[in-house]
Amino acid sequence: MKQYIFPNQEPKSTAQLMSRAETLAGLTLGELADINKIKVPVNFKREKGWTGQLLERCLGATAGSKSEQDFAKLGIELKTIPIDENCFPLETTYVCYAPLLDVAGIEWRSSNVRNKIQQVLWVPIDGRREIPPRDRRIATPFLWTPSSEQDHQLRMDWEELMEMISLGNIENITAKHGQYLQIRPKAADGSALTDAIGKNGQKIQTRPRGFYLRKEFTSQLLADYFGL
DNA sequence: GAGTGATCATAA
DNA sequence: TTATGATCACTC
Repeated sequence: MKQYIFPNQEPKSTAQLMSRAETLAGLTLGELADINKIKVPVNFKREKGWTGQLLERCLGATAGSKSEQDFAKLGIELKTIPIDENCFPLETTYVCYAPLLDVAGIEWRSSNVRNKIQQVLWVPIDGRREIPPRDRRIATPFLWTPSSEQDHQLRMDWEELMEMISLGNIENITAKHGQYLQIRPKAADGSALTDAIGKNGQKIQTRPRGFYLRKEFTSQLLADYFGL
C-alpha cells in the first residue's frame, strides 16, 4: 500500500504545495480522511465546509478565519469545487464578504475579491449528490490566475454591484445581478444583521452579504484546464 | 431542475 | 459579529 504523507506544515514553495496537491488526485475523501484519522460526515447537511477544511489540513494551510489567502506567503488561495461527471461546477464559489460600509474609494485593483483570487489552487472534487461524501473522488488540482479577460469579466460585475452598494441600494441587489460575480446573503441565519448604507446615505441594518463566483465563471476555467 | 436565498460549523 | 470553510433546500 502506498504511503501518503500529509504534514500539517505550511508549504515553503509553490512547487512544494503543488507537489502535495498532486498526490491527492484520485483519492476519495474517505481515503484522505482515514489517513488523517478524521471522521467523514454521512452528508453535508451540517458540516458544509468539511471538505475545504480537510484539504486545508492536508496541504498545510494556515488554519483560522483570517482575511487573507490560505497560503499567505505564496499568495495562493485554496478552493475546493464540487463538479459533476462533465467537470461542470455543481455550486457557486464563495469569495469573500461584501463591504457594505465605507465603500467610497474602494477600487477593483485593491478589492477583496481581486486580491483573494489572484492565484487560486482549485481542487475539483466529484461532488455528485448521489455519491456519499466518503466515496467522492478528488480530481486533478491546478493553479489558476485570472486571465485579463476573466479579470475584466469580474471587474464589470464588481463595479456595478459596488456602485449599487455605495448609492444605498444594497436592499435592491439580488443574486440575479452580475453575469459572473454575484452577491448573496452570507450568514448563520436570517437574523444576522450588519451595518450598511441606506437610501439617503444613512446607516441601516441589513443581512451580511458575500461575493460568489457563478458557475458560468468557474466552468470556464475548469474547461480551460481540462481541455474541454 | 436550476438558481436564489437560507443555513450550518468553527474560530477569534 | 466577522470571517473562514461551503452546501442545503425552497421557490420559481
